[in-house]
Amino acid sequence: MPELPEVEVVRAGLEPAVSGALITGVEVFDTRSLKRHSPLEGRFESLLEGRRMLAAVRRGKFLWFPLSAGAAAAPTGEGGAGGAAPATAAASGPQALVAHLGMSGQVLLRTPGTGEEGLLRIRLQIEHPEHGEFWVNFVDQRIFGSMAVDRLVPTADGAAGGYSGFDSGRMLGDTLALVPGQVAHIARDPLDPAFDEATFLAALGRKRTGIKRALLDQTLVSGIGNIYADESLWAARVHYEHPADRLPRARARELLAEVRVVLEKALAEGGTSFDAQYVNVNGASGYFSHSLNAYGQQGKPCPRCGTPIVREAFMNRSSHLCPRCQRPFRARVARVAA
DNA sequence: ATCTGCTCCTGGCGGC
DNA sequence: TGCCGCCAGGAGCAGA
Repeated sequence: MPELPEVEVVRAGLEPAVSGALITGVEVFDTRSLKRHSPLEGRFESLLEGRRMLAAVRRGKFLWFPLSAGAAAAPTGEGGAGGAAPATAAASGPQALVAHLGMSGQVLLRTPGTGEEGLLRIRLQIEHPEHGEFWVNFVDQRIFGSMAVDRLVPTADGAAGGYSGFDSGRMLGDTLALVPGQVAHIARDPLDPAFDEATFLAALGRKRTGIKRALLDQTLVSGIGNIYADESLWAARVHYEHPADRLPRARARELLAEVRVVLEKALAEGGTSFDAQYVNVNGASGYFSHSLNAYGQQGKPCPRCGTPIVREAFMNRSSHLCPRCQRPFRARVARVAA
């Protein structure tokens, strides 16, 4: 549920404290939070200690922090049956600390010594040259989120790997047009200046699936989750099961425009929080939940037409829609067929 | 190849 | 009141 706006709130909050900060200590309290970390890369803690984070970058719902070159830690080659443990894996090229919040992850910036109420999985102790010492606490109730150290690879289009704020772009230097290997398959998000609208619309037009499924497909467009998919579809008056390949190009373009409006509005309001689960780096909640028109509004009147919003089962989760504004697609007999 | 649906995980809360 | 079971769902991957 942390979707693009919530993750961006976290990124922006971390940026000033972590950019240029030295990692002085790493504690992993639950190794399940390292499920995206490949042991071939080296030991997570060893890879981080003694290195600096150069910036805070985001693409869609993924966050990463490019690392200074520093001492490449020796890979913990144990368990290497056959002994082909590649010493090159850990030492090759630039790396980044990657974070994904999953469903319930939080990254909290704390004064050293502060206790943590939630389920603390990983703690980084950092020291910023100007701002001093902090604890970066990765809290995650459901452990769908994770942290990892991963190699950075060049972006396919040569553009910046993700959004890193105005100023930290400088600090990124030659790591600017790189993206973590495990994020490379994730599409750019609709707020990314390098987002290719024509390519997206063309790909959408080829998808033989429902439009909401397509919006949630992070390889097509990233950053959208269940909340903002429902909100965007409501705003564009599109039914969630409308076949993606049958949505006229102009309607698809309108939908994309609504996606951007919804994401930007949520971002401006600090993200959506229903409870203490979704918070910024200081633990405070956002206000967008007061602006929801469809998600979670079942039974309440549609703000546009007054018809009660309904909630329907969808992919082991739920969809919220106005049954009057968002009519199901019905294939019609082609009238102007060639 | 493309699409669908299962799985990971735990706390909160609705309902009986 | 107390407890059971449902619910939240991002993303990767297995299987169709």
